[in-house]
Amino acid sequence: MEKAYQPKEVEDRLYQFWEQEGSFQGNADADNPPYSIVIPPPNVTGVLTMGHVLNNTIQDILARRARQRGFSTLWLPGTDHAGIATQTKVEQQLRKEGKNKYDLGREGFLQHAKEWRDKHGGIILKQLRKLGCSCDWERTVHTLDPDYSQAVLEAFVRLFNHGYIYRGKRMVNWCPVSRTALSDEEVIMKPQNGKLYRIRYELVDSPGEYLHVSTTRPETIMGDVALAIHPQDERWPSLKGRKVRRPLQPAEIPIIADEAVEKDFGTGMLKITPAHDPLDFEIGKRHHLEIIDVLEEDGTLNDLAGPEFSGMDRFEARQASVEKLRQQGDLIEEEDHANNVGFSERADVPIEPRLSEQWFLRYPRVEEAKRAVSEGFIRYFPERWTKTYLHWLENIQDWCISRQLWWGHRIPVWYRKGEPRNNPENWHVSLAGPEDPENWEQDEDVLDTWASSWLWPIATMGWPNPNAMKEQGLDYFYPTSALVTGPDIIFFWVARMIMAGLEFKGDPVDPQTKLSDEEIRKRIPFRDVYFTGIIRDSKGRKMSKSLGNSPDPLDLIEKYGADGLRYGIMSIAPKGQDIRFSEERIEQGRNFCNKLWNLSRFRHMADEQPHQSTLADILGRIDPVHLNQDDHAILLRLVQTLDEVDRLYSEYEFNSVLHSIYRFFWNDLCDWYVENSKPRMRGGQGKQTCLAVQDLCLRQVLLLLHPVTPFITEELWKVLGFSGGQSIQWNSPGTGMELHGLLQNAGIKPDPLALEEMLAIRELVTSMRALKAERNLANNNRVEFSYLCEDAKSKILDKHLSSLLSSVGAADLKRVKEAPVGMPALVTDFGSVYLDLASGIDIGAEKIRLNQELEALKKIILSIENKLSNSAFTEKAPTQVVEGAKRQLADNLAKRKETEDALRALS
RNA sequence: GGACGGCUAGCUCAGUUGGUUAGAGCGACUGGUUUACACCCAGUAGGUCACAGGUUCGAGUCCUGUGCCGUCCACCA
Repeated sequence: MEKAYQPKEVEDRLYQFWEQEGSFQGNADADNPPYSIVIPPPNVTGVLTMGHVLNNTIQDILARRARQRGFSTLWLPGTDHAGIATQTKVEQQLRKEGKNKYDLGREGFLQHAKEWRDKHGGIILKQLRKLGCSCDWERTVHTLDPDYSQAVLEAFVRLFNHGYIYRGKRMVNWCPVSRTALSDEEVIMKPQNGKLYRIRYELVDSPGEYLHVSTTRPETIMGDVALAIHPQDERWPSLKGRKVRRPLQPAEIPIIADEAVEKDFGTGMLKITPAHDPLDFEIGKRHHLEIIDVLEEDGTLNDLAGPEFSGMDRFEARQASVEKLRQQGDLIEEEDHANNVGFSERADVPIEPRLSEQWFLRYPRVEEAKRAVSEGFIRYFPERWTKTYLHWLENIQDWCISRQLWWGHRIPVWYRKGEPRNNPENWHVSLAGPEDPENWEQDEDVLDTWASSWLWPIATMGWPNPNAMKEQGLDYFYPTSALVTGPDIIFFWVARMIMAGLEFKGDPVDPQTKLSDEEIRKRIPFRDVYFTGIIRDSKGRKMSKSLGNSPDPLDLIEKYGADGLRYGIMSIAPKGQDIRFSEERIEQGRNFCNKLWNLSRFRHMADEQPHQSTLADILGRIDPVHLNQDDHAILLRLVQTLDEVDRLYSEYEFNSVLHSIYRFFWNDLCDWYVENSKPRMRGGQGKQTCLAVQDLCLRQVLLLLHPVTPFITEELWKVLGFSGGQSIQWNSPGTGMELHGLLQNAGIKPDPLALEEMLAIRELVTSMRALKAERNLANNNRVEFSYLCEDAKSKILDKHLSSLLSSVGAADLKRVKEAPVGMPALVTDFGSVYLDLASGIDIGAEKIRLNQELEALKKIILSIENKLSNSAFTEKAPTQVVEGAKRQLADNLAKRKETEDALRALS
């Protein structure tokens, strides 16, 4: 074996081995219980980020652990076509070539985009293999695959037939750069420092008299159709029904009263521009006002804005209109104003509220979706996200699902040629299209990407084709066991998947019929949802390409190994908390792997001939007669650790899982058990038993770690002969209870007292080491010690004497009857230990140190005495707490006496 | 404006229903090649648990309020 672990020699080889063995295949026909996860499909043209590393490592841990425990496991991978994002990229690239999408035409553009996708796409799936992800690659799905596309359209048609989908001219969020409508969820509110302009409007029937109105958007004044005041605003008793003159594109517009106007904001008077503001649109509808749309789809002003502004960009027009108003004397005031402006998530420009014909979805199964989570059929980890989820559902708005793009699933609606499109009688909605296509034209728009990915858990497994569903095991694997994703897409994706599952899985149910709880259980797409944190850099900033603070995971794999990266990232991922990334943690992951490698190497070297060591072999090699207290203690800790890890996994406490394994492996096994084993390993009766106990611990550690660090554990599994010809993947660490049972059957009965003894002995060893270290005595300087203690404790100490001497690096530890004179001392729970020094101790310094200890003890004693003399405490506190305090007082009193003795002995 | 999360050692974080003297890793410092590992070992220092009240025999933990950081939601022009 190499002196240090070399991940590169291992990782590709083992990954290939697993794939060749077909380890990752999810088989629906197995006799085992199912465990399934669908991957949150990454953007097909994306590359691996640290966020993906975190997310997919967690999924891999869950999948591998399930495989170990005998579940028939499917981790289903795939990619998303990412409508706007991909189309934007392709268009950008076309622009570099001096072309645009209209040059190519719809078909040509799609062809081009597909080629581009196939060339640049799918990189991320290769990167996931590098990370060790155990996806069933043969089942990789892309949202634009023919079968998947059929599912998306089928869902549309079904929803349409059930009356959930309608077409309407409504206010939508319009992105002038992508030139498409967006859903509310794709709009990000950003605080902006803008201006609030106060404009005057002249009263028509009273020239020279003006009303003042505040606005942040003077460029839309030409679209004003009214001014509005609050009906109860006593400041303007007689305004209603009168008219004012619009200062740009002059026209007479009425003054109306509407409840929606805030009396206390600005001047209390609102200009109404129904075409360019959602609130104004609503008010306009209530008052049957005209709609004057002065903006084009690219954000420039049109002829309705007047010749001076026509063709001007909206921001340019803002300046120009302010200038014009100023010249006319209509601009009264201009002040700085902070407000929130909606930005397009993708194009990062302010969106325009815009009136347009779009397809909308009234969400199906909203009530059931609430119940699914509030009743715990679906469990959220951390649980607090349920509140966010429910709040969104309470206030749910219809979903604008049409996008003015080409890259995506084209809406399966045809219109009769030459007839008005807004009349449903001229619509044809189906998968196959009309029988006389020459008389129809298909809707030009595509569906929102999320209107395809919300079907992910069912459409990746053959839905709605009954044969495909059977073949791909939908009924077997569904509901999937766990979903791992970021809370940022709880509305985009998680909530919608739940509603899609409830609506589409199983037999169709008409909209009026509510689903029973039993039916909800069957239809939900997943049982547990684990929300990861967001990975931030060491300064707490979000990782982003523009900041350049996002490390390339592949570089990290190159440097520290995939296992090191996985261990590192998982060890710093507290449940649901954001994660501060630091490369040092990844380095620690690598160091951990190396430690594991070296303990294995040590074990390997102890036996010249590596043998096959199945669990039964190992247990058979343990002779109960030769078990000492160390053995008992480590076996107990092993049993404890197995249980602890199980419990922590059930709560998705991954970093605690690692911490628990770390403590057992590093602190208990390496630092204590193996160190204490060294004398026994030199030979003698206990050797074989000792090695077998090591084997058992090491074997279980490998099994526990395998989900987290799959490569190194598989390699060591073979090197150490644990495999019995079988991959580690198919072996479970089992529970603590199971192991305990196996030990009992083998005649091994771990002594519960051994652990307590061990801990006390450890404390003693630490004190003795400290006595040496403080005097700069090298570890291997075999000095002598004396100790003072009670008989009972002396007995325990005798049992451990030899390993204790070797751990400390001591030549002897003699029991004495009274405090030896002139020696440095430390007082422990076990009694007082004295370091035997021939000469040269600094009596003054020793006195100072002991006096400090004494002071600390006195303080503690005082506080316990106060507590115990307080009758309220002794009466009200539980007896065990009071007893504990009494014992504590006795211990500390004893320590005080010994410290005083030690002090006296110094003088 | 509303909701949620965080504030514990220099840094990153544990601390499970209130109950011994608040822990770990990293970093710092001191010493160390004893038959695995310097990607290691041994040891030392380092904390008014954000702040102010309250409940309690007892509060890092529960309640109220405040501050700072972060996230999400929301039609004040």
